[in-house]
Amino acid sequence: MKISTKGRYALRLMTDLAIHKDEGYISIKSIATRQNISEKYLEQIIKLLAKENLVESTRGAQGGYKLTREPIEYTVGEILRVTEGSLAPVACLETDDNPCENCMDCVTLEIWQCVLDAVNKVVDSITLQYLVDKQKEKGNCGCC
Amino acid sequence: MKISTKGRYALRLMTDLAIHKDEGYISIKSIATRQNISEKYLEQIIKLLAKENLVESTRGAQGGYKLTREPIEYTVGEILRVTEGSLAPVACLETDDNPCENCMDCVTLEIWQCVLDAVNKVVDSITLQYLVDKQKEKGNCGCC
DNA sequence: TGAATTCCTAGTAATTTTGTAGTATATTAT
DNA sequence: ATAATATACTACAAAATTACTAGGAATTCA
Repeated sequence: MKISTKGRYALRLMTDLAIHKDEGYISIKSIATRQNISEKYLEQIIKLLAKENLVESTRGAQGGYKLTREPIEYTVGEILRVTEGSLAPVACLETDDNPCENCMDCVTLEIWQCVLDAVNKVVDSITLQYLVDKQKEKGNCGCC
Repeated sequence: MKISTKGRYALRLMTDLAIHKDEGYISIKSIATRQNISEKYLEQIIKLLAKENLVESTRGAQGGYKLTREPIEYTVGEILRVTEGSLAPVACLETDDNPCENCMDCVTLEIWQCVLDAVNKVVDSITLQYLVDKQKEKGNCGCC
């Protein structure tokens, strides 16, 4: 039941962009340096966020990325779902189409649905702005 | 954020033992056949449950496993934690000792703690007896 | 034009998950 | 006693996923 580095890096990445939101476009390189994360790996993660329009970009010199909305308009859940794929504990709950026709009527699916709902409820109640505010007080260890 | 087959198999395994709880010791072989799961893999999973005294065993002919308590006395959470290790979304929340001394004061740890609490609350509220009852009505697809 | 930067595709190393295989040990029925 | 049936234990291996790495094309700005 682990969150992968993708999701965790995405949170740090988005928080970093939020903190520097008034400095125009921010390059991957500068984020990678500040957050001590591989540039190339960050590039792949931010691509996922860009595809879903959570961030926008321009190329070339002075190019980079920036948020498309205000930090308070993002939830942690949204960021995690874009990068992790889904927070569902089983594949059957992943998308619209269920791979197994029986499991609609399955005992355990019901449990996993409750788990998913509970997780979503938590992460959807926390905004990116909250992360920014807390980060300024507390910092971020980088390991979780 | 997936539950592994270990956890899912463990739930089916325990439900199977609960359903056959009045038939003495149940062999891995018969469970494996009914549940269509590898015998040798089940053996490893049930070993985890035995180590924590969720089931007991005897060897030899007519041997096998049985529950140590009544089905209503087990929670799904307990079974999952024994087999999955922990339901924590990050390693920092895993055990007693935190690998990183900074993360006690870290923004995101707070989020992961809330997620963990929410997940535990759900799975700890469901008993094995509930699974048995529902299974008799609904069945189990085996895929989730 | 040249430096900086994203965009895109592919490959690869490391880790975790999901099993298999084989043998030793214990128990029961005959 | 012996044969059959099971668990107990250890080690190995295949498959899948995660976590990067590499290189070059396209774009933008000074």
